[in-house]
Amino acid sequence: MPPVPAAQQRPATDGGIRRRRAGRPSSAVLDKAGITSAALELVGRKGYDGLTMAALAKLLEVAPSALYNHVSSKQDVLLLVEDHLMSLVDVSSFGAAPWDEAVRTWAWSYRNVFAEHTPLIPVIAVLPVTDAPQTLAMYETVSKGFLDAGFPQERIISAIVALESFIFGSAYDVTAPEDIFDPGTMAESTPYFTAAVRGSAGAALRGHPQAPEGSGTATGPLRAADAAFALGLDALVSGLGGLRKAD
Amino acid sequence: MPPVPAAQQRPATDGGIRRRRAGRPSSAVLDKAGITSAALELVGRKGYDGLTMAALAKLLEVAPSALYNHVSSKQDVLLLVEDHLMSLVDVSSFGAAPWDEAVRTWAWSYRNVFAEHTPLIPVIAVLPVTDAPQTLAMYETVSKGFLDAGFPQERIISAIVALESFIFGSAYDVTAPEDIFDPGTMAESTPYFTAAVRGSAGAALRGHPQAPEGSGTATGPLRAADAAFALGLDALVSGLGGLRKAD
DNA sequence: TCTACTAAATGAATGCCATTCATTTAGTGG
DNA sequence: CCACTAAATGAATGGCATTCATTTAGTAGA
Repeated sequence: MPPVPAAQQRPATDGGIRRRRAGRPSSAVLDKAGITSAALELVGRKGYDGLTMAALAKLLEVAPSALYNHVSSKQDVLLLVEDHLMSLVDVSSFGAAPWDEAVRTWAWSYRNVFAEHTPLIPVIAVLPVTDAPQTLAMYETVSKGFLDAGFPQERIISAIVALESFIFGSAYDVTAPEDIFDPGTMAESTPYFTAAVRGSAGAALRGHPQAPEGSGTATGPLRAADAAFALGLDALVSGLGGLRKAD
Repeated sequence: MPPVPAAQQRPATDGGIRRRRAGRPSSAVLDKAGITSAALELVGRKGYDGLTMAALAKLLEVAPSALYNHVSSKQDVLLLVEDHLMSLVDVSSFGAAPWDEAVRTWAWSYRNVFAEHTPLIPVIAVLPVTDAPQTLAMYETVSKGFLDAGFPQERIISAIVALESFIFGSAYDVTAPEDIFDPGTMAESTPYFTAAVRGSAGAALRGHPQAPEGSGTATGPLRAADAAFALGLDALVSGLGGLRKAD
C-alpha cells in the first residue's frame, strides 16, 4: 500500500488555524532556542503575565504538552530566558577601560537589562551557575577584570555579589511609579519625610550623564531611580575600589 | 414565635468541622488585623506557596469568598503583611547612636526581616507609601536621622533608595544555596571565576561581628551572603556619609 | 415599629493555569 | 525487520483567584 498523499499531511486548515495531526512530525518543530526566543517575544508583547505555557505553545503552533518534551517546567523556560538575557549585559569595558569605568558600564547595563525583566530576579537568585553558560561567561569576564585591577582574590566574589545585590534591587526601583513616595493625606504626620520628598523632586533632573543606553527602549527624562542608582553606584565603586592592592 | 434555640446556631459538627450556617453572623468573624496575622502564621508554617486564599480561609474557619468582604484581592493581603513587617524593622538607633552605626543597625535588621519574605519584595517596590502607615513611619524616622546627621535634604531620598535597593537585593542573596557559584563541569573554561570562588571559600568565616540579631531564627556560621552584605554596606555607608555637610 | 439598606457570611460556579498521561507517529540502532 | 526512543496530539486533573446569587443580621429613617 502506498503512503498517504502529501496533501493530507496538513489536514485542511479547518476554519482557520488547524495544525498538525498527532504523532511525531518528520522534522522537529521545537527546540530550546526556539522556545527561548518565543518566550522573549511573548514577554516583550504581553509582559510576564502573558507568558503562560499555553500562550507559548500557541505562538509556536504546538500543543502545550509538547513543550514538556523539551523543558521540564515553566521554571525551566524562565531559566532559559534568564541565561539569554545575561548575554546582553555589556562586559566589554573590562580590559578596555579603567576598573571603575568598566564597573559602571557593566552595572548600568546589567540594571537596564533586568529592569525590564524583574520577574526573573527571584529566579537568578537561586540559579546555580552550572546550568547557565552565559551567566558563567559574564562572571568570568568580571572576575578577571577585578583580579587585573588588583583586587584580593578572596574578596572578589563578595564584591561582585554586593554589586549585584544593589543592581537587582535597583532594577525593581525602576519599575516603581514616579509618585510612590507621595505621602498623601499622611503628610502632616511625617514632616521630615515629606520635606525630603519635596526637596528631592527637582534634584534628579540634573543628574549623572551616564544615562541608560543601548537597551532598545526610549528613555524619558532622568528619573528618580536613575539618581539613586548613580548615587549608590558611586559609593559602592569608591568604597570597593579601596580594597585594591597598590600592586 | 420564639427564636430558634441557641444550640442550632452551630448546626451539629457533621463528621468533624462543619461551620457556620449561611448569612451574616451576629458578630463579625473577620477583620484586617485577623487576616494579617493569619496570613503571617500561614507563611511561617508553609511559606509563601502555602499562602492561598483557600488556606487562609480555612485557617480563619471561613469560606474563601468571605475574605473578599474585607480585602479586594490577594495582592491586598500581601500589602497588609508587608506593612506589618515594616514595623519589625529596627529604627531605634536613629537619634540614639551615631549616623553610621544607626544606618548599619537599620540595614541589617531590614535585610533580615525581608530575607524571610522575599516574595514581598516585588510588592514593596510598587506599593505607594500612602497605603502603608508602618512603612511611612519607618521612612519618617530614617529621614529625620539623615537630616540630623547633616545630609542635604535633596539627597536624602536618593540615599535611602540606594540603601534599600542594596538591602532588597541582599535579602534575595540570603535565600540562595551556599554552593550557587560552584562552576561544576565548566570550571576549566572559567579559570578566573573558579579561582575567585575557591579563594573566597574560607574568607567569609572570620567576618563582621555585626551578625544578624533579633529575627527569631537561629543563624548558623557566618554565611557568604553576610560577608557580601557587610562589604557592600561598609562601602555604601562610607560613600554616602561623605555627602554630609560639616555643619 | 415597619421598612429599606447595607454588611458579612455561605456555596456554587467560572475560567485560567501548569502539569500529566495515554495515544499516535516517525525516525534509529542492532 | 524490529524494538526502542523521540516528539507530537488531545484529553484529563487539580489547584488557584475571583465572582455571583443567596441568606441572614444588624441599622438608619419614615
